[in-house]
Amino acid sequence: MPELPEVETLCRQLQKKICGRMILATEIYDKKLDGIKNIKTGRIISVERQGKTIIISLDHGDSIKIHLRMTGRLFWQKRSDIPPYSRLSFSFDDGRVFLVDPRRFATVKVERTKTEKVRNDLMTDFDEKDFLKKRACRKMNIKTLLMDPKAIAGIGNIYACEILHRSKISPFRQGSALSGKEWKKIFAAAGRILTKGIEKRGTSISDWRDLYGQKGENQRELKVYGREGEKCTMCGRIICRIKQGGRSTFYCPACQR
DNA sequence: AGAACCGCCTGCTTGC
DNA sequence: TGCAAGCAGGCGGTTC
Repeated sequence: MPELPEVETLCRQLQKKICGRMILATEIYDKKLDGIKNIKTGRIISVERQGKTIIISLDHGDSIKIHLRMTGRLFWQKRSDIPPYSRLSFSFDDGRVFLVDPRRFATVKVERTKTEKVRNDLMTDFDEKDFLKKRACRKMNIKTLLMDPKAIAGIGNIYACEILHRSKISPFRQGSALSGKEWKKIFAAAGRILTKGIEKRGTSISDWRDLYGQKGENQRELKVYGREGEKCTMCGRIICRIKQGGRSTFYCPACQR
């Protein structure tokens, strides 16, 4: 599933491919997305990422906000045929960008471009003081807290598990019970893991592919996610899988305290 | 206010 | 082999 590094990978590819160019037409193949059929054609002036949302800003002042959720993908294609599970396409003079999404969770919104800052994206703009004051004090377990998109944008299940393993912090700990030192460890681990994820062009553990259908390489870097029953690379104990808030958490019960 | 739970979706895996 | 049930989960919304 696309998380911050995957969306960043797509964003960089989109910047190269479509920034500065005209969207000639928009086609909608899924009734669920009919709400945006009044989208105006225009020239793309920027492609940015905010958390897991891709923001495509047009010269007439509207922005297209795409969230891929679970199985959404963006796919560049020169040919005119429509790939399976296509929900939407943007046409350019030499090809099209398709939103492909088997599960239909992806969302697309059109809004007037805003410049306000949210400041909850770890890799671009993060207000650490504000986070520690308003979010870190919650009683929610740290794993679920890391995945709260209002607290921190862009971290999903895979990277939350990896960050906690690298920080050696148990996923059961409450946010409010962590020391300042432990939070520092989490921020440092998050920075390294997300940077590595971007360098490796995302984690292709299930069906993630980039704009050109290429797999990422970061699945080889994963230490706990998807490794239930395998030995921990740090201590050799067996990695466990449990459920938190309805989602799988993978962790090492020996390393993570 | 915050924590917990629900609904949206459908391809894939598992069990009989 | 074939079919039904169960599972996967980001996140906005609802409920308590």
